[in-house]
Amino acid sequence: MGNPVEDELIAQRRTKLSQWPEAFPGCCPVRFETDRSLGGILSDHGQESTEGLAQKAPSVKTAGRLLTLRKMGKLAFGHISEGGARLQVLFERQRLGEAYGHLSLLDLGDWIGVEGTLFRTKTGELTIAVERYLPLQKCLHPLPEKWHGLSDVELRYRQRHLDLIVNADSLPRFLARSRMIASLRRFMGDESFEEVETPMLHPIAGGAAARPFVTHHNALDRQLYLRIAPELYLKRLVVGGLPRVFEINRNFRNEGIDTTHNPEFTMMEFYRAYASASDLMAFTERMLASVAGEVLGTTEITYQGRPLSFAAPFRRISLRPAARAALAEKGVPEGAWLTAEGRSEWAPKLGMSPAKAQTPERFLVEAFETLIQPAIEQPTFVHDYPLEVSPLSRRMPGSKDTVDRFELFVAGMELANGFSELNEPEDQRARFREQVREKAQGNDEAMPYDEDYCQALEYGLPPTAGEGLGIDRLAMLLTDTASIRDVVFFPLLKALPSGAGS
RNA sequence: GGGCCGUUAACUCAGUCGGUAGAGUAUCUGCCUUUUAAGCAGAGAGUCACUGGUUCGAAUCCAGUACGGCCCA
Repeated sequence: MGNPVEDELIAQRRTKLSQWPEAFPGCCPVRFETDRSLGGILSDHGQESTEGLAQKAPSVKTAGRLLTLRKMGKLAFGHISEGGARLQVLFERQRLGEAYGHLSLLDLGDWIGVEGTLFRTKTGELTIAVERYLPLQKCLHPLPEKWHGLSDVELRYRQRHLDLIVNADSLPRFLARSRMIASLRRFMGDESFEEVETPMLHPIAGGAAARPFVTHHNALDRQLYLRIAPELYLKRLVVGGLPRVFEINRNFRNEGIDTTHNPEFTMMEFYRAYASASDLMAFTERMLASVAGEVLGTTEITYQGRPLSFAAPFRRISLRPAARAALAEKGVPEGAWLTAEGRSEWAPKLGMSPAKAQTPERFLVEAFETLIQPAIEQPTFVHDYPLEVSPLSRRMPGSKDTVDRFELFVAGMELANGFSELNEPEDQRARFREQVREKAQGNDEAMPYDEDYCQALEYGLPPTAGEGLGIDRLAMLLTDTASIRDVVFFPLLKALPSGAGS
């Protein structure tokens, strides 16, 4: 605000608005009854022939935002738009009389209701020949350019409404995300999973390795955390007798922001009693094929120019052998990572973070994440995780140091993480103690000790497998979107300098 | 945290070798009954992101800051 030019444009629009009550009795009504949406008109009559329409002359009453207007003397064509649908409207002086002249009181962006009959123009475009129209609300700001749209990414994120109004690919992408989530819910419902909601304000931020946001409850005078995962609460529900539960909601991690990370992100987490991690791998294959099929009509998709297939089965690789092979390929002698000297020698050479590679097992995990993960294109399950990096996972039968856990990677991104749940309370206590020890040694992602959770486990968690699926990333994949900021309506951005912007 | 790039009219963008600013869209005025990036004629519209420096003179060169993007850690 405060810009002279924009103020002038806004002032013009305000002046026109002030003339509305006289020109349009009943304008800006509290309600406007349409008989169909623009999308409904297009699906009802979009295929109908010129002759068919001329015979029936269907009358419609609908509404939308006026996006273009081409005036030609005694006749004007425009387009109105709503919910991603767009329909041409024709205003004729002969038909509208005085109201035709009042078109000059409309601006691009105004909401209008229109009544008229459908026909096809000479060029075959479905069009409403308007008999009556009524302004519903003024748009006080000039809209971005009709041809290029709004290409300033910062403005698109800060003023998403503008992006949705003028960029033709924006709304369909979010609608696809919405259909994707609806499809997931349907799938889970069909599989007899119960949807639940667990707390987002946690006294202890557990269930994942991440740094939390800290907040404070005034009346209780108590420090709380925004949850980093719903995991420990969902498993309490399984203890309580809900054998199949899921939750689709937000998690918050106080970490960096990039094209695959937003500080708040949506995850679907689900738990299935009597099942193991390998059951969930098969389940995930079915789920993703089903969702891709419902949203896109196919399991074969293109992501950023590369083909991806969500057809089962997905590739499966074992973490440690894969990491060893990748290390051997880089010329790292077998076992060099078993000593601290070897690790600190090789980690930097391989572009790995030395801080994250401080034990032999962590070295292998870090090697996997650095050397292999970025190159994984097709959906791939990586399994056999070290116990050391999996404090909530159950051991593989007969193994001391390997847990029954997998992660799913697609296009270099971690899409899901699942495992057979550790259900031995004493073992869980020991694992938490180890986490506390790590935290004391400076690992700020190590988990806090959660005794309430351990006590819940003492009532008996049946054998259970659980999984978290990244919803934003799945939306990226299914909508061929490179940045998480384009599948989240309002991604977190830095604050503008005070006084700038509106 | 590091590197590179961007920021000029409401929007999309030009701006040469340093000489105080240009186009299209949108807006305003006029003409126009099947257009669709309608067309034709005319008009108005600028804190060149911000701060400082170099210079007779800076949108332009230099430094810093802010915000954004991409890549790396």
